[in-house]
Amino acid sequence: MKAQNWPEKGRQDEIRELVRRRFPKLNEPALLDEIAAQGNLVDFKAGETLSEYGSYVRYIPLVLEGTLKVMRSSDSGDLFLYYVEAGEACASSFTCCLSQKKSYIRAVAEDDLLVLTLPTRMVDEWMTRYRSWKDFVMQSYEDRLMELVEAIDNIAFLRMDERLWQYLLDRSHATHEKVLQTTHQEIADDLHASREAISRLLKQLEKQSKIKLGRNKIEIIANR
Amino acid sequence: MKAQNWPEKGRQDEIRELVRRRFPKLNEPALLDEIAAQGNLVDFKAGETLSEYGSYVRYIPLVLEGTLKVMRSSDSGDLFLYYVEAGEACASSFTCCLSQKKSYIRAVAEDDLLVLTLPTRMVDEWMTRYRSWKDFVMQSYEDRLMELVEAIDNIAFLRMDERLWQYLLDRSHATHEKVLQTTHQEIADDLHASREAISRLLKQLEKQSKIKLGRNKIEIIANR
DNA sequence: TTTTTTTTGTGACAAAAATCACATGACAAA
DNA sequence: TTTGTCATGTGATTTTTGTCACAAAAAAAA
Repeated sequence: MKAQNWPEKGRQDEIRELVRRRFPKLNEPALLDEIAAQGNLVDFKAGETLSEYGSYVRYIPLVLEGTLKVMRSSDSGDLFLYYVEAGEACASSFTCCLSQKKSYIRAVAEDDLLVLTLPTRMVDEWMTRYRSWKDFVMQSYEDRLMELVEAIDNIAFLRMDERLWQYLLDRSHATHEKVLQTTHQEIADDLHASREAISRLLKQLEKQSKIKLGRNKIEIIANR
Repeated sequence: MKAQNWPEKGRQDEIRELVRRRFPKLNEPALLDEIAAQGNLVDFKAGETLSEYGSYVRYIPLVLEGTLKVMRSSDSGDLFLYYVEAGEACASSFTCCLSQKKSYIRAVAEDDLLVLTLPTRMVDEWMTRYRSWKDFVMQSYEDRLMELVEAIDNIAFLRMDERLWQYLLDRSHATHEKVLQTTHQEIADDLHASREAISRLLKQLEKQSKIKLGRNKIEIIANR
């Protein structure tokens, strides 16, 4: 994590330009002014943690570049939930910020990441003052509810081989990479399964010519 | 489902009184006026469906009396998600209403139910005009996100016997009944499990003196 | 009362996945 | 090159749950 250090004027212009490109719906000039004035650009390297389970959330992150991986983190273990891609925001951060609660999720940079962090109280204040912001927040909630329901579908209705294949496709899509750099153990953790089971199922997928396995990498060949 | 038929003045006073009692946080007089003017009181008998999977949602239901049972409904089957109790609203109805999408959940009256239905467009309009309404909507989203995450926890991290026990406790709590009137098949459907498995696990719970079984009924004895 | 339907109980067996116990392979550091 | 570490493969076994095939019990209907 590294806050970028611009001369003030250039920083604001940079933010404005990035938001215009990634969040075109936030198009009220006064809102853009406030965002540019209050926001901070922060870099995260792949693998860094933005929000740890049980910690407080002090800012709202809008994803400008890269992909954020959101996991449920509990005492019983971890579980991958969904990705937040460039142009989106994480609704559970709204929740945590607004109600000052501890985070019940873990957010990790899947790629190298550029996020715009906004102070907590602004989220709430802008809701009443800027229609496009209010719509954006509501849309974020809608998106997240939808993704959680999809996560539930996968866990409840699919067998592990299907979940695994879904996961690989998702991950490949989110990172825009045909070759995933990962280990079987990491996947097993994300799916809350045993490493051996995942290894065996990956072998199956390879036999079906859907993927090609290597050490620390999985190449996605088929696309469904 | 039956819309109540009052003389106009009495109807509005009734709504105002019910909202005051069940939703004390919605305390702006002008908002209460609008709610009383625009809202409709509707009764549902236990078991009736408020929102079917795939249908459009035309109003927002605030639960005044009784409990609403919310299920994920998909082609692969059903799955119980959570209860919406008196004094709460269903956030996915906000989502569906605002974005005019088909419902991805099924909502059924668990008890006899009294709900206040509000026209779709008001939800959005009041967000900017009434602070207490905006806070209420945000709180609803927060609650629902939380409940979905809990549902995910249960499905992903618990074995069926633990899920079953959780389910029985939840249901008993939601209905304020120590004796559940239900069949093993119904429970199996809610948990997306096989009837035989549920029957056997219920027998186990009975052996552990946590419940007492009867035909079409389950008495909850222990409380954790 | 019979008859029928609904609900529950149960045994045998199959499938999915976890667990345990290692073997083997690939790579990196000494 | 050797040694050590991390990643992967694999077999044997167990646990959990699903599936199938009925039997028995309870309630409802005729």
